[in-house]
Amino acid sequence: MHRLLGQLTIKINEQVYVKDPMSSSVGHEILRHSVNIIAQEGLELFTFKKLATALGSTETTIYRYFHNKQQLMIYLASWYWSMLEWKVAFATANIEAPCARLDKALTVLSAPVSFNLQSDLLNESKLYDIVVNESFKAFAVRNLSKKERIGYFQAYSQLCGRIEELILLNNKNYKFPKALAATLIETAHYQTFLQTQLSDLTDIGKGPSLNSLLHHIAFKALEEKL
Amino acid sequence: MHRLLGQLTIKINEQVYVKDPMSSSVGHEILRHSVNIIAQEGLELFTFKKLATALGSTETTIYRYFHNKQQLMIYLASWYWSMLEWKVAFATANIEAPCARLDKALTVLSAPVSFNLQSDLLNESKLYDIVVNESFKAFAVRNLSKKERIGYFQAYSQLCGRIEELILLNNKNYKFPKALAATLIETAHYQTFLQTQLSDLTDIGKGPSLNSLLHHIAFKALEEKL
DNA sequence: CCCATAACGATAGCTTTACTATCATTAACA
DNA sequence: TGTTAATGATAGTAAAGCTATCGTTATGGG
Repeated sequence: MHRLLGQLTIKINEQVYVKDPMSSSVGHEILRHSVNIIAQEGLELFTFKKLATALGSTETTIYRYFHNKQQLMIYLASWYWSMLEWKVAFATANIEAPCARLDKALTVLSAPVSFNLQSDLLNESKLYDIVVNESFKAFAVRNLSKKERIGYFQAYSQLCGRIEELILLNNKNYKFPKALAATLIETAHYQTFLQTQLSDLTDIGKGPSLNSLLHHIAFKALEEKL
Repeated sequence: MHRLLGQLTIKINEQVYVKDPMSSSVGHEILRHSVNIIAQEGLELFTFKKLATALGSTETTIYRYFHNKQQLMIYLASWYWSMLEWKVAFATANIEAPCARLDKALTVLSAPVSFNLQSDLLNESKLYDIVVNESFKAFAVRNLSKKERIGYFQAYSQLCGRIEELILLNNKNYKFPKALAATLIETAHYQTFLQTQLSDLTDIGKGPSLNSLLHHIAFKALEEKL
């Protein structure tokens, strides 16, 4: 499985780049260094000039791949969501029982980095940090057209859709499948954010695990009325 | 009650401004116009220069009140969270039954604008839009000291704390009171965001109400084991 | 009525960021 | 060898973000 997944390349929606960074070695380097810099300094302090210097290249080259740093951040986030979707898919493959399937999916959401796929191209651990701490800053959707917005959120939507399916598999009459899916995904990330940034606002890390929280919310919500 | 609340002024943590905007009429105008501009154009396009022009004033004056636009945004968000806390407090006052108290609180979270307090100073409806759509962009916490961070999030923390209390009142042995509180608050806002920006990702607005979702998540989670 | 002080307005300027334009160089390859 | 695509190098513009300085106004105490 490790071998197989190592060859898997994630296809990112075309609206999230100017020129596909997967199509060249410079593109690969752009992604790799971006993750490092953003993980270290945050999205505000990250500039194309810094990235260019780290690359031994120039701003001009980077602008050939991405319109601006927000788009690059969205690319990274898209890549992350797609990867997460794959991890959910693989973790739930060949499992029959609906509750076991959902349970596995939630375990992936709770600690996505521990399920290793292709580790060479992008540092998944740093990418996870970025998405948890920085990605919402790029969700500055206000100035995007609806079309662009859909492009940007495609990967995220697909992950939501997959969780939604698992929810409906457990309770086909459930009234809030989409909302619960989004809540579980967001909670997984937000609670991680709180744990590191505002630890007084969460119980996670002081005994209860994130996984137990997600499991609890999901399965309590899905219980049929008695 | 309307009269009483009209006189209530919300005290904002000192770390969220340079000079208290509540202390002068120019300060009031700054807040009022900020809300209008941010609601209309978003936080990215909002600049102190624009604000100054709208005020018939200058950048210099605004810098005397706030270090930068992020701080101003945080001020507005703090104001919002404090207001929400008050609304929760008033909505649950003099109610005995724990479940009725929590229920009332969730109703406030679902539609905070419909509970009117002081409407003159800040346009609450616009402020709500801003917090839902823009505030997370100011949560660029990375470059803040822990001290500043605590200042910024004080109002938010207090609201979380109040919800947490209501949760424990319903089930004193509950394992995730903080996490559930944060989840309910975030879900209330995130689902509103989805409803307007990415409506395919939520059920809210297509039958089920936000209030019913929050109610469902909370009370299912709080059910004692059978 | 005058003076001290605080608040505000006006102007200028600096630095950095974000982005564009233009042209030179290299590598691949037919 | 000549063409093309990708990249590098250099330069420059516009705006944002922020600071400094100084003049003006208003206010209230003496």
